[in-house]
Amino acid sequence: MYTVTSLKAELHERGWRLTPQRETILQIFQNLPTGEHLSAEDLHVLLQQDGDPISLSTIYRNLKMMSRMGILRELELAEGHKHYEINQPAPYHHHHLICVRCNKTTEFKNDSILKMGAKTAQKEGYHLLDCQLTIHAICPSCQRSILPM
Amino acid sequence: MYTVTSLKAELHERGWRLTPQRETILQIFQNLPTGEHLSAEDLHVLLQQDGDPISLSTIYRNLKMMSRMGILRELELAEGHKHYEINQPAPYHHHHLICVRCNKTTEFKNDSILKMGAKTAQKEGYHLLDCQLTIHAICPSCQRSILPM
DNA sequence: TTAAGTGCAAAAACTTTGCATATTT
DNA sequence: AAATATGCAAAGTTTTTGCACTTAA
Repeated sequence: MYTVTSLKAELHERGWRLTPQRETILQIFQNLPTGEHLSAEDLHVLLQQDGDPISLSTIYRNLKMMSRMGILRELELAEGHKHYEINQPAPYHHHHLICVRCNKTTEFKNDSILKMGAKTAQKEGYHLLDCQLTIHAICPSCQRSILPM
Repeated sequence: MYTVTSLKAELHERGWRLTPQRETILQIFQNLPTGEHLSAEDLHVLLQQDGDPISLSTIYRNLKMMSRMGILRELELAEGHKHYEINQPAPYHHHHLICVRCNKTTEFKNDSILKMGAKTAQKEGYHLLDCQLTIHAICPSCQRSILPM
């Protein structure tokens, strides 16, 4: 799990810097309840409400950077834009089941999937950052509904 | 695997229609080599080149519809927009390994993942449409490179 | 001190929508 | 004939970028 100190060290390794904005963003995600995820816009609004605003462009730049470092996971759920959450190892690591009709999103755990993903990455010589199984399906309630699509 | 006939039947079931545009789009994806995927824009250009143009809005509407029917898979690769491919069962079913630095995308197969996904969906009473494991990682060549990010 | 990062505003990229017309059933 | 689908143009959403200024190291 990332701490401000380990983030700082890893940034310095690459010639980058620890800014108050990066520290704030890391803390927000670390304190987010498991299973919650934020979009760039969500984070922007949240920070404004907290009286600690960060510009949207900085948010976008840092969300991308932290995903590419493996600190955050970039989730493509059903809302039409990306969501982010902290990237945790087993046993906190999880996957998503999404209803394509009502967009209901459920988490589920399955540690053998992470193991398989790690094995696949290793076999190809890749350095693993994240591994997520996304299931698109129709939930029980939408199966019963007679609404179109 | 979908044929024009089965597509027609399934559309009719829901009060929808088989149009030449839908038939064309289905055929394009059926004839696409395994592992190739198209964005809405790719498909638009391809159809224009073939002298059989379809408007972008119709393309967007039908890609979404066919994904929600389980005919196509919606892929979130590294390009910043969705790509689509035909949704095939095992043993053609596959997953994606993506380098977050150079965006190189590799397919891999693992039928037990599809089985696990199916089991998860079933356990929750969901009707499965698609199930994809996406691995974000850094490829061997980018690990060696000294370029930033 | 100097290279990296931020904020702002503008632009770019992608996707959806309203509406008149055309088409499937 | 009636309802769905298409094409066009316009609008909406999300994300990126250029640049002057600021700041971490």
